[in-house]
Amino acid sequence: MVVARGLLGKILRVTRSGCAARIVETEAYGGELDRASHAWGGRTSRNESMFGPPGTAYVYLCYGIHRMFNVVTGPVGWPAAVLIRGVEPLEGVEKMARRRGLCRRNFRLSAGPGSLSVAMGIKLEADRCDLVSGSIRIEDDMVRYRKSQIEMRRRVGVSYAGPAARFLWRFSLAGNPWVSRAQA
DNA sequence: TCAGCGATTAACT
DNA sequence: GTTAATCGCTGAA
Repeated sequence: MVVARGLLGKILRVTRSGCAARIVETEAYGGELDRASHAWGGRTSRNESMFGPPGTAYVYLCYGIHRMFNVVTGPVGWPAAVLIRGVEPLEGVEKMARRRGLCRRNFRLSAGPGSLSVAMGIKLEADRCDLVSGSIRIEDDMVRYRKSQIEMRRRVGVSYAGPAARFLWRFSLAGNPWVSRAQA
């Protein structure tokens, strides 16, 4: 959870596609207590990488079409990850727009977990990738945000999770247009 | 081998 | 705000 907030403002760089973007929206998925997490119900081959060491990637294909990019945060054996839901394009914007087939100024270019993965060129092979020295990495440019600039909301698309669905584990930068459209 | 499912998205009322 | 589309992966037979 703390990590999720700390990831806001960090730079996500995909060396392979020559793209970089600032993370503006994240969502935390924490461990075995969180029914919304993929890890709920035990360890399977699908969420295996979620149990891995922190600082690695967990990429998962959802609905057969959308790739979700997560950052594993928990220690080995403890399944915790942060889903990147929105980024603000910094470099390689032309490529992103072309991949998405949209105008470069369109805010939908990289808002939303599925969309941003397409835009950034994140592929399933990136699963388990080392985010410090791998082809996809997180960079810290020392930008920090005040508490008042960070919004906390309920998570999206996990209403089936019962009580866990009410956790305020979704973080975003207030007023940033690249944050995916707000939902109740 | 096969039926079921989903951390979404886009289009429509 | 609501609803349908969509397809590779998961888990059990």
